[in-house]
Amino acid sequence: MTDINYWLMKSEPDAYSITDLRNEKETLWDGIRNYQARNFMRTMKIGDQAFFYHSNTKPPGIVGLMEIIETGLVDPFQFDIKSKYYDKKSKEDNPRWDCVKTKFICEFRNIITLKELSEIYTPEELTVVRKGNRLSIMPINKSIANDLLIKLKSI
DNA sequence: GCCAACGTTGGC
DNA sequence: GCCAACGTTGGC
Repeated sequence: MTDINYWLMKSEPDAYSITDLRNEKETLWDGIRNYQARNFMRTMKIGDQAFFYHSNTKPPGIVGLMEIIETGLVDPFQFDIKSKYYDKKSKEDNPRWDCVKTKFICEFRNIITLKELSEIYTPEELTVVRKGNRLSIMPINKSIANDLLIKLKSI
């Protein structure tokens, strides 16, 4: 696989954790309700890899790796009136929100914390270290992705 | 709990 | 189209 792109995808472990993904093997990455994150998701290709990031936990950081195995799927919860992700403005014949399916690759034995990341990278190099960053999906530059993978293998 | 940094909504 | 008010994310 020569030309894959790398991503960072956030999830609060209370909602969905790397352990959940390890157990389920694959999951629909649903509930994205931010246009910028959605648009990034729309540019994902099958075979791309994503760093799994635990947010709103102690400590926040990168905990694992997954692969994108399906793209362009309609997020079913936008039509589920009981769901917190229900969107009354989204129409069945023109869905507003979509999602991808991801597959577990590995869980890192040691996480790379946000603190460590922010000591190595600037907010321009790695958007997740930007103060106040609220994007739940963001691209990661290939050379930084390679650095991270090497670092994660060595610890 | 505080607050920074956005995104969204709605009046005009 | 502008912008104020409000809501959300998420680190600390």
